[in-house]
Amino acid sequence: MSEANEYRLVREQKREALRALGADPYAVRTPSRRLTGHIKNQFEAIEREAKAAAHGEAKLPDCAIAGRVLANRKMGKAVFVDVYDQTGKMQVYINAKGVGEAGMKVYDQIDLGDYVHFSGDVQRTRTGEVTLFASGITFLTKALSVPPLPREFKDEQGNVKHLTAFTDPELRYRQRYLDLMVHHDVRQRFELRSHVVSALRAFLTDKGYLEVETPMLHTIPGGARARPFITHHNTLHMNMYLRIAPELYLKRLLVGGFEKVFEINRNFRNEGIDATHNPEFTMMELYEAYGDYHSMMEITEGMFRHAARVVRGAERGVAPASIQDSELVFKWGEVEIDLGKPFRRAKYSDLLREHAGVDLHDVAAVKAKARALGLEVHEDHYKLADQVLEATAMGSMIQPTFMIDYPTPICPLTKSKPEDPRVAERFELFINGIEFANAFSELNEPVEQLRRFQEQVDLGEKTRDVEAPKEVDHDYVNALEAGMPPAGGLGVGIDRLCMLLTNTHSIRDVLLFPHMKREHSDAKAASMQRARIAAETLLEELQSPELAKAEGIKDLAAQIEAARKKLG
RNA sequence: GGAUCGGUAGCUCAAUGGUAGAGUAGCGGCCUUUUAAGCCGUGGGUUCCGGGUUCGAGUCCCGGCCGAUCCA
Repeated sequence: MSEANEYRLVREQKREALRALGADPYAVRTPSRRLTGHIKNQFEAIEREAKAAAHGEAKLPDCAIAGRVLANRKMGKAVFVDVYDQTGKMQVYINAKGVGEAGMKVYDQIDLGDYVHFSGDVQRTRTGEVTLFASGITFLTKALSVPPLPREFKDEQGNVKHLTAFTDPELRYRQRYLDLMVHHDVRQRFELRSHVVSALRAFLTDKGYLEVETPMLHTIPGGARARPFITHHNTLHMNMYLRIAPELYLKRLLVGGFEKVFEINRNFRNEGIDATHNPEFTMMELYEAYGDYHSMMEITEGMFRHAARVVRGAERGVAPASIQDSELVFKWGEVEIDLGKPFRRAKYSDLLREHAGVDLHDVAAVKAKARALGLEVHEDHYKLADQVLEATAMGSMIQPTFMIDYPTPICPLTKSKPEDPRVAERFELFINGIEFANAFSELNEPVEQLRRFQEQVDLGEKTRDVEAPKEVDHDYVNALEAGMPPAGGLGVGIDRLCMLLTNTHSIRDVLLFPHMKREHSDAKAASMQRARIAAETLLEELQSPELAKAEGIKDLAAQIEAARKKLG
């Protein structure tokens, strides 16, 4: 991309021409300016007051704007450019009478994509567009590459049409800066995402929850079933793991005396990438002392409704509080999701009976059904039942549904129901068949928790399950020994919530920078590079003082050194 | 992991196995209220990468890279 092409050469020449004119192509300071949207609002207010909305009748003097030039219409000795800032577009009229011959020379060096500051009076043109008539021009920043433009125009009938540009999804993800620059709706979507996250924060803070930050680097990954990313701390000589969930740390805070806490941040799971999975994703987790899964259902519903109201308000340009519950219907692809009505609650075992026709605890029936569905049958009864449920019932959960009361064996961190130890007080929220939230009455019995942890580790070792925990977090058990109050806990997938609220169907559309594979023309070279880095890490580790004097280490290090050299 | 589709000029796309083109953007010229401005002229290519078949490959075959969608 960086090789000198015709476009780049032209721009480099203009950059030098600017220097020759005494203008800095990468200006350090920007003269004062205002947002175009604010200027337009003020101008329109003046018009209303003067009852003048035609060309030349109203004037807002001495304005200044700065932004990126994304259109340049030359009309002989006069010129119109469109300048974009955060609030949108403003047209600027430039001629020698306004900016002088020297100003026109600066104008001549402007390419699409450059940043420029303009000052002057704001008036309507003959065609009715609010326009800044430039009397001053200050060059701010040269763009050396061409923005992939344009994308929108009006035809003769005044219909807005789209000229497609920069449509390759791969490039849009890899070069999101261009996608955002070119596609206004994409930028809006991410503004909306930011509003959603702020709204969730405000919602929880208002309810007395304290936002906290717990470690992203864990020494024992826990709190979820997932393969972690492994990383290495050099001076501590130890492996660390990017967290797969903040759960166990947040509950330690309940032990410490915090009663309502939440955290919104990234989790990392070393798994495949698809339309609903990114290796790092944003999770909101909250814990409430003296709560249980019932209180978690209440807060989940309230939170979803609040976020929905904020989005709807933003869409309509009105205060969220003025939005009625009945207005909270969101189109999501083929379906319409009603976030205004109370969420349905359905028992796990009832759904299994209804859609698969089997009793949850009937081992033979579940196995038979699994076989009939063509699932891979294994001995883990409740896991199998879960797969049967997933294969049969998900399609029925289009509208928001709390699936409640899971079988205890698949809920290692959840309290069982007092009246039935086989059933755990857990729910997952499903919308359109996709999991949005997961919550439970938190298990706080240290002995039972230790037993379940150990069972998970043992089972994982036996079945060589890569997602199973490899190690018991004894410190967490220790924390429970100090006493954790009864509590409800909840996790909400923020990316998925944003997908629903912005009517998008790939997680990549709500992530600013979704992860993509690096492009390699040579797969072998890429593998060699990875192997070399691994060898270097291992070598460094073998040189640690703890190992340096151990028997055979020197030979081993020598062999690895030789291997590393072979790898280039 | 499997199936299908895709990768050609800055962008959007064409091109029966036969000189890689168009629109737009760029560059030059005309035009002082245009807005997809207009008119005239003109330059621009590692056809994702590597092999093969062929007199000749963007096109056919094999391998690879990257992505999209669906499935598991």
